[in-house]
Amino acid sequence: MARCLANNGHFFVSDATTLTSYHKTPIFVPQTNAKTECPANGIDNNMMKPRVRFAPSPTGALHIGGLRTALYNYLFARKHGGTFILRIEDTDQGRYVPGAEDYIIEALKWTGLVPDEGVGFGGQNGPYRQSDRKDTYQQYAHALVQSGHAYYAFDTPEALDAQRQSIDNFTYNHTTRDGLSNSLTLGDAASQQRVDAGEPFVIRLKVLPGREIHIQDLIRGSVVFQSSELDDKVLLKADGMPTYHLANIVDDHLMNITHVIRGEEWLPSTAHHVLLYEGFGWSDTMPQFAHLPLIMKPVGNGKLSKRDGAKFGMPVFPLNWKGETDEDSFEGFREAGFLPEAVVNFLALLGWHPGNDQEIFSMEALMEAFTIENIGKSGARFDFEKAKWFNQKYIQALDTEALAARVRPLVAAKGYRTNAEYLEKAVGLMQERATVLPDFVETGYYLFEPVKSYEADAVQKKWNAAMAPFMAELIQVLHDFEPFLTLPLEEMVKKIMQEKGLKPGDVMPLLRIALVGTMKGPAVFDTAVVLGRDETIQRLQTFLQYVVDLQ
RNA sequence: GGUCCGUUCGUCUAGGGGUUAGGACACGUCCCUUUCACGGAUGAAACACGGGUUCGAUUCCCGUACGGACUACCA
Repeated sequence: MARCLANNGHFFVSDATTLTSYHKTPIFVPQTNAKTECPANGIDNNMMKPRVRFAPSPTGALHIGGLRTALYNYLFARKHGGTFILRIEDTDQGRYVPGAEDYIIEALKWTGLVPDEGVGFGGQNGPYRQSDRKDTYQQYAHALVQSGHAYYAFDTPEALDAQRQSIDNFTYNHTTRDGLSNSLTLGDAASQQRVDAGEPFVIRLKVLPGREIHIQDLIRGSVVFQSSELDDKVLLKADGMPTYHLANIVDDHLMNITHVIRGEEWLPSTAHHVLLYEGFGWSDTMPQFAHLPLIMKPVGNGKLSKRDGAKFGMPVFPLNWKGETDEDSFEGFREAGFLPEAVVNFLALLGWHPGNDQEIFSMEALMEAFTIENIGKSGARFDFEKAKWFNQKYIQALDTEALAARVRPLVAAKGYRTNAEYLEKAVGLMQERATVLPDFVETGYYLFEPVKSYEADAVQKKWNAAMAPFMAELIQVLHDFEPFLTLPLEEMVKKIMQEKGLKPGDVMPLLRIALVGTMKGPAVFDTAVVLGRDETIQRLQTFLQYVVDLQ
């Protein structure tokens, strides 16, 4: 079938010709008849560089599932030295949300998925914003009417709603279009008259019944649809804008897209898309399809939605999004303290596997390892615990200096004043204990400001009046103890301990509480060293005062 | 309802006609550590069901069940 030939034929068509010739004479591109085997993996050696696109709709924040789609497109392009394009699908004027486009671009940049072409990135195949291509779609839509693959329809949305109300399972298709108000029933002349008179109309795809439409999906294999089951999809809306179906085919063709990698939700309408390629005479250059499994809710029922973030207490967006209302505002992975490398790694493995046991992948490693064959078929639950694990891994693996640089903004936001040297030491102390960036200034706040409170249980359990002399002596010794380093400090404390007949279990917990207020945290003497002599003494004195007051 | 897609430990998944069904997250236990974490070891934990095909099916085929997506002048 022609589909299998898609990428082969595609590259031999001069699309520069396509673009220019279309303006002179309508549409139909000369076909090539290059025929080769259908490559199983969607790519073969003779093939020119793939061109893929990420085509989000600017209706709000970019969902994490969309980001994964972008990732897979990006990886596929990079792996094969191809081109990754960002196209903004803003054909629904009613759903346009200001700021969404910027958000999408920022999210892509944050995760390192920088497009080669697209809105905000330049390129020779623009414009890349569909609202800027309105005229193009109109011409193609009308041409499709001319060639008999589409028709004008005058039924209003209200009229169709009424049909749906009164007739069970009503659809606009080959069984119902004869009873509706369109150019097939009214005749060309009458229809043209209504169009010319400025009457609102849409253009619908004319789906002929009685044939099978075969799709060779790169992930799912062969999928077959019966054309009689398909409805006459609207291609051009009454406002003159195209629907997704028309716009994506026209643009993918004009932009020389070779592989359409998109969410599974598009699989059912792919049959229509194939029909459109046929209608335009572009079958030989039709891109190959790969329909990605969906990302599901943590509980399993249904695909992950934007509300699930609040519901399950986790981010489902890359960046914070400030909507009109709190309900419409969402936390991002970035703001939750995730490293973009970790988010990318996590997302890559949500629906794709490398074929071995490797879990940690840099972007470069992903580019190398990624293949469409290794994308799974079934939906994957969104596992926030796993996301945190990846983040922890990346925090641990990061060079402490580099990590400190990422923590610095959080420290500054808290109003803490530190120097680079101290920050790095403090970060180093907490590095193995952090899963997200805010842990450094929240769990580890005591490295930047005095202890706020002492764990009452621990104090009560470990403190007794006999400890006071020990603490007093320790404070005294500390004043001129040299060198103020982990091991010497430890030796010194042990010595005093022994002199007083105390055991580590009596002493260490108290020192810990005195220094950080809690029983958890980095090693006591390491903490003392980072805090420094003065602060250590200060905290011991404060604590001693606190327990004395308690008595 | 219709169309299409899917189904291996709780989760992400590897595997694939004959395996002790492997790894990772999470969980349990132990070690390291007088804390927490990291790290190490270890344990529990899965082929949805029913028919075929076959000497043999978790693997191939067909059903069923269950799950999901789509079914707009939204993408």
